[in-house]
Amino acid sequence: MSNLSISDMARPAPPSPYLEGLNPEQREAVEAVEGPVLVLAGAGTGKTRVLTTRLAHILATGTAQPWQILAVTFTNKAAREMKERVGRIIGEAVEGVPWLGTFHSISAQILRRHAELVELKSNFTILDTDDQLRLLKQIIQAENIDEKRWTPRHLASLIDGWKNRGLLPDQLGEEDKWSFAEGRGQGLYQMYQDRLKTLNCCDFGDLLLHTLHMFKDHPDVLAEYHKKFRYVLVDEYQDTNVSQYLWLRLLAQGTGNICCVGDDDQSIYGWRGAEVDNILRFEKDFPGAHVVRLERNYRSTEHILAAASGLIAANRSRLGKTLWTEDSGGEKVQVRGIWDGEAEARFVAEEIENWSSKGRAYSDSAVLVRAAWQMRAFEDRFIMLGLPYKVIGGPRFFERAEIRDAHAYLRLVRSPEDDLAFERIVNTPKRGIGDTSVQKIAMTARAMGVPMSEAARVMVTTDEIRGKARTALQVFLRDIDRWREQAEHSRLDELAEIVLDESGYTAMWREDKTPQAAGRLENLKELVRSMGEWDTLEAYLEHVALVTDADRASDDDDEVSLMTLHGAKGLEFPLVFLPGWEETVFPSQRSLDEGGTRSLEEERRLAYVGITRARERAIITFTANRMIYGHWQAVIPSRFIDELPVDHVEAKSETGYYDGGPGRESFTGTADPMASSYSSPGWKRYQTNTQSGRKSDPPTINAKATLIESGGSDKTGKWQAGDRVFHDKFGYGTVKKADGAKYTVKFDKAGEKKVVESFLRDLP
DNA sequence: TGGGGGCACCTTTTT
DNA sequence: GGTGCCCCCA
Repeated sequence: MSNLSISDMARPAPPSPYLEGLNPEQREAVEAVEGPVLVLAGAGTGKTRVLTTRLAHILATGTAQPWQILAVTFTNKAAREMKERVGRIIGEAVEGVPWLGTFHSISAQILRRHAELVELKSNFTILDTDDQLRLLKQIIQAENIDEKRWTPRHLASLIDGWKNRGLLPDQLGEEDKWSFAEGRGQGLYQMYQDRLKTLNCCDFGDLLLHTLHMFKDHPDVLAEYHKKFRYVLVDEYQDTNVSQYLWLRLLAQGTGNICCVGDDDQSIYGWRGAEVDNILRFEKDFPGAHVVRLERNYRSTEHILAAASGLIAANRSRLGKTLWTEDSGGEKVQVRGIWDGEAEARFVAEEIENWSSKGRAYSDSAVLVRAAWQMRAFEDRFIMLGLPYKVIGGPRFFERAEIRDAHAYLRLVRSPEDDLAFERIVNTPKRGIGDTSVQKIAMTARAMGVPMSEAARVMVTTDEIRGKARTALQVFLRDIDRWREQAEHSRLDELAEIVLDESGYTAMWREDKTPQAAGRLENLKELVRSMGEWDTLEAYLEHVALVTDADRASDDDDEVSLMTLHGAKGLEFPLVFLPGWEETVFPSQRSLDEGGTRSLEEERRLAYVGITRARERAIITFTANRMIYGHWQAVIPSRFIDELPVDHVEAKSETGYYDGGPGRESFTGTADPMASSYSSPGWKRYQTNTQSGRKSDPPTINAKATLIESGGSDKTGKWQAGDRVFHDKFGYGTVKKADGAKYTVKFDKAGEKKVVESFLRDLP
């Protein structure tokens, strides 16, 4: 890569048409190119636009060349979006920005060039969480530690935490050293790191940690990058952890031209090591920093913005911004108290149907929940109604067992020393090579200091493994060799297909008669298809290691989006539902138990992120009864509801919390949830009923049925057998028997033969 | 070696 | 409630 001469740098800036339409603050954020800059960009203030325009501006004015800019994002999606938008602004002239990517992908790029400096080979493998856990489990077992008391998962999260803070095993503080298995945490961490080196592997945390320490230990290499990166841009700065912060600081030391964009009010990844402090301290860390506040919101109505602002004002550790909009008026934020989770799902679905019947698109609406388990009730309801929806950020494609198995086969074909891959698939499908045999292979491999596949090769010639296992192992090794040869002259997707077929892996799922098997086969097909886009196995595996499939979601379909609040960051919808605003659910009790006030503030930021996703309409709901882990619990409204500014909220409750008893009286204004709940007769009644483990019936019967299609002859009068009806609670059904005002109806709901004996008709 | 039953667990998760 | 994991038994 060539360097830029001084004369290039001094070239005067040509006029920039792309600056048109920016407001004064946005423009300032774009044009303040030199020195440290912090852009505090509130929700909906055009953050992405500023970021991309800034990058384009630097390029278009000739201030720097594409390869001299380091632009870091957190997600691949954000990186891709930025690339596209920059390309659109400055046209085809620029062949992309090579150092635009996520912290992890850029670190991986850098690390592969200097792998030997951290005792790795440049073709190191990036481990996923699954591999990581299995490795830790092995280490814990080998150390004879009670793995029930000290779980691999626990150790993994500790190690993750240390890596997030940029700490190597020998840098742990006293407290950390003692935090696992009576002071063995440090030793285990060291063993894990050693093992990774032997296996030529990195976990996610290592990508940053190794790069960071490589820079620290090799100033000459760092200097090289100082020369290379003239401008540093960082997105979502509020979500950086210590290790990323140090990484950035080191790189920015060169020119001092670092621009961080973020919003302290939207920092929601504290539990992953993100430090809001990084953004709160920016001006101290980068003396002379220029701070630009983007406060004009282009997304939401006045009421929505005011409700969100009022809520977030309850947080103490924040820099403080005053968002405003010219979009005055609009609807107030709605708050609804509902009997239980089922009714809540019914309510939301009904609102969406109303919305749709006014000619609005399903894809304009989203349901944002605190935790993934809350999605089920909505999915059930949507499926029953045939309402189109998609779950965003659900079970991940690349984390599915069948995809990992397939990857393990390919990894082993690529590198015989990949023990983790070997262990994973040596007996998948079942070949009769059981745990005992695998243990033997592992022990021999350790003793000989060679990879397991090597050890296995030796062992099939000796008597250590006998009978069926031995033959199976021989066949397996021969297969691997054959595929490795095959890999030389096959396209990637062909190779994958051959390996999956010949290994019997596809057959294994074809013979599996469980309902999930079909989906797994489908996924494998999809995998083979997607591999057609890649030239080398290396490139493909790197891609899947660093990319999650959040980017795979298509947004063309007209579907309601269902996702967690975390998943909703950066998105916006005209209509947003925020269900489950109850103490213990949101704010999450667990989060509060662990992190106290800090966590409460983060939960509040999550609420803030939720409300600010809405453009036109935000609807918050809470229930009186919530099924949690199979138990009914009486719950009280979230404290966040009471923190919403009264003037911007319109509230109604049918649960009796606020109005003192069952009924439908509405309430307005705020109330102390504890006082009003506990003193309310309604509350007491529900609580008693709930304690027995079963909730009582709703205070009002909210279910009714309507005729939707006449199967009988009489279309206007009474229902006939064969008529199709829609019932508020049970969905679609068919009338089986009609006898005066009594009807027997069978409902369609899959797997259920629910019969409601009689109910009143409600015909239009 | 592998399948079935009992049992503990249960947030969020851009990489 | 439901899933994944472990242990025990055939």
